[in-house]
Amino acid sequence: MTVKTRFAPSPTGFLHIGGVRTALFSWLYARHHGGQFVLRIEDTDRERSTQQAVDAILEGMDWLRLDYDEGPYYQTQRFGRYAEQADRLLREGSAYFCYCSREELDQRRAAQVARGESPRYDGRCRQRTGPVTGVEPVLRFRTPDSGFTVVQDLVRGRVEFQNAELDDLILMRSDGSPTFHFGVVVDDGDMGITHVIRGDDHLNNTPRQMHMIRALGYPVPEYGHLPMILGSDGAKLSKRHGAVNVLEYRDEGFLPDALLNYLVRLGWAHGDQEVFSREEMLGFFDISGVNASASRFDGEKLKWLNQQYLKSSPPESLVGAFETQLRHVGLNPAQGPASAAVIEAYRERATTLRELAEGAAYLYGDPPKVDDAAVRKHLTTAIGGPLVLLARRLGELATWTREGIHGAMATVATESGIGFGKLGQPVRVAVTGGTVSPPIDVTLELLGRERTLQRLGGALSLTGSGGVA
RNA sequence: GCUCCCUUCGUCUAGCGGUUAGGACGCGGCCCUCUCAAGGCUGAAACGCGGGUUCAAUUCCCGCAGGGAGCGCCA
Repeated sequence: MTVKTRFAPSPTGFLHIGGVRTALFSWLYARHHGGQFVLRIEDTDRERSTQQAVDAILEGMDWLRLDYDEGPYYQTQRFGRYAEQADRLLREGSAYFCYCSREELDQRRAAQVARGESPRYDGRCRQRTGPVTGVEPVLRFRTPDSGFTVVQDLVRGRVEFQNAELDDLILMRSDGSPTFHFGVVVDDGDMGITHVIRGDDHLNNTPRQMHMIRALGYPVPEYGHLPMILGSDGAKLSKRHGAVNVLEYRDEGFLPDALLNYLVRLGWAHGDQEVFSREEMLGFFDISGVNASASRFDGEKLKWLNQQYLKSSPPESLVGAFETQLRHVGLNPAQGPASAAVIEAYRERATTLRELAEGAAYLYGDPPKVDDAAVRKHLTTAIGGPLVLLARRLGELATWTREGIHGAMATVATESGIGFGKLGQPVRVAVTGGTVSPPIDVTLELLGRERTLQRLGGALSLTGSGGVA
């Protein structure tokens, strides 16, 4: 049997971390087993579904390179099929019309809760023989009253439910549209889904869906219910607690593989390994190794992983995303050194491409942003002489290379009777405006001779020792 | 309220009857060092509680507590 899984988000909001993790595990399972992966948009709730959300989901999947073999399917385009299957269940006696109004149902539920009972539909329309005039009915599924249903879950193991606990859920709304449960079941059946991998908020829904699947004559798929991802504070992921659009991670300079790598380690491990290439993920992933407990989202670890990816990726492969970040912080890539060289010099100092762009800002604009405290501390009167000397030496260099720069600085330091560090830091402040940058020779090399001399000259006026000789 | 699920360092996890309970992030220290990082070494830090089963329980079983999910003409 060929494995076929699906990711079935509803476009009522953006694609967030929890959804991505579900999609990832489903995708991994299919790919690991050489199977197929389907994307299905569950947009039966026309009130809350938006095209914007659909676009965000597709863009997110694309950015993460979670490729699908079929779809995207849209449930709103399959209404005819749901009606067809609903008719069949009605004819076969597995479903019946219910004429209870929403108000009546609400009242009964409230009364049941008040009495300390479980709120559930009482099945009163099961015996109804004729229609109620003026009322558009809903179609309900006739759930068995006795016996039990076993979900043999890929991550939870055996979970047993008493059928008597389940009430008759609605298949078709009074406006003729299918409910989530019915759409899922018909679609999974029609699309030949063999393994349903989804969030564990659906575990309780599973026995009902299994009943429907059997009534429709489809083979019952295997189920794997994934634990939730909680916010860093342990609360459910919500808009207030980190449930942001996954595309925001892209916009902040995270790499898609790093995000996937972080997510795959939430609830799953392969020994002590932390960093997985896509190939390793696919090769090692096994749903039977997935944890049953919820885990928290830790942004610090994501950043660490992102830096690991920043450091191990070929700089050229990051150029496009890096230049997007430069523009985002208002810098023009054309006004600085080659992007690959900047990435190379800075990736050990940044956890995201955004940070990288911000850290390298002095390479792009004149004059650089200046840290006054650093200037006061390092650009002293005493350093004026050595800086003048250095400017001259740098001006005389035959070629502008880090080796040559380093040599010039070492010579000036020696001649001035100061340590390399006593010269290096003032130079750094002079050319970058701050106290943090890559090794000073690399920094100057990136900056270029013209800008270096220009900024050295500008700094001299701040030391109070006059201009360049 | 009822049903179902979950429980190892602060966090992510390894463990699948006998381990000095391992790794990673974060945190502290040291080394390296022109700054910041990166890197190396190192330290502190965990089996929720109570019963069983067993020669032996972090591990298996049952309670309890705590956390979570479901109980919609939402998905």
